[in-house]
Amino acid sequence: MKAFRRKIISFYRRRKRTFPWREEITPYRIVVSEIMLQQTGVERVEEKFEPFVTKLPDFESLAGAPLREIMEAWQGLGYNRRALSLKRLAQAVIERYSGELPRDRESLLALPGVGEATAGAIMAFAFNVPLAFIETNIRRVFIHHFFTGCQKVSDRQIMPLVEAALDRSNPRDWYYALMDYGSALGGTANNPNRKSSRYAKQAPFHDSDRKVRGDMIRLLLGAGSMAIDDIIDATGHGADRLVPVLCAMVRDGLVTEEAGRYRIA
DNA sequence: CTCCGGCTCT
DNA sequence: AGAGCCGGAG
Repeated sequence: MKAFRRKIISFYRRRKRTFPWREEITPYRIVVSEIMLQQTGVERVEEKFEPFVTKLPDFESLAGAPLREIMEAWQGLGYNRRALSLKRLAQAVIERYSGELPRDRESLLALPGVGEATAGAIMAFAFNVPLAFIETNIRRVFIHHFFTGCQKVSDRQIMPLVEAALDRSNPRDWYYALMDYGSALGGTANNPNRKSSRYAKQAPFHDSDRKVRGDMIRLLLGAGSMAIDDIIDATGHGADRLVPVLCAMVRDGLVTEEAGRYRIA
């Protein structure tokens, strides 16, 4: 474990990455960056982050902003439900905690869009409090170093090692270092995460519901509100294809319907 | 065409 | 436990 830690630290000294959310650290900036980073690569988050927090600089402005405004700032990041989660998270922080992000794992987990990985990252990066957690970069590092030649490695197997390696006096820098190292491993031809039990081949994107939903968000952001037949004309999708997807988006709270017209909620 | 990513709901 | 959710890069 000592050699492992030395390896990570030495890599970090040479190759540490700088990001806007590492340069100026506030709980709000950490929350926004972590939600963005959940399913989006850092390159794209880097472009969107500053414009987003400039337009919506704190929990209060985010909680009060119309969803359409938040979605406009979110465009290009994908998985638009996260933008809605982020607004609901901000509302919860205002209502439950009078605008101050709570500093404990349980309260963070109770916020919309926050699971184990995000709660652990927020505790480390916003508050420098040590919790063991696993996300994709961390998973890569541990599989690469400890599970060479293994297949179907589960997070349950990895977690005790994360726990043992954790620098409890400075978890923020330790996790920066782990993630920078893991990210570098990801760039190599053989991604260690293919040896994770979570690895799965994904369905094609073309003609998926995911694509239709993305098209719909873009269309409605541009148009304001639209009747169903105009949506059918504009997208070229038939009603059979469109209506179930649109219903799901209404159910998710992304879209609302009023007098036969649909718009961003 | 294949690839990446954590949370939510079932 | 497993499926669904996005957009951009290779």
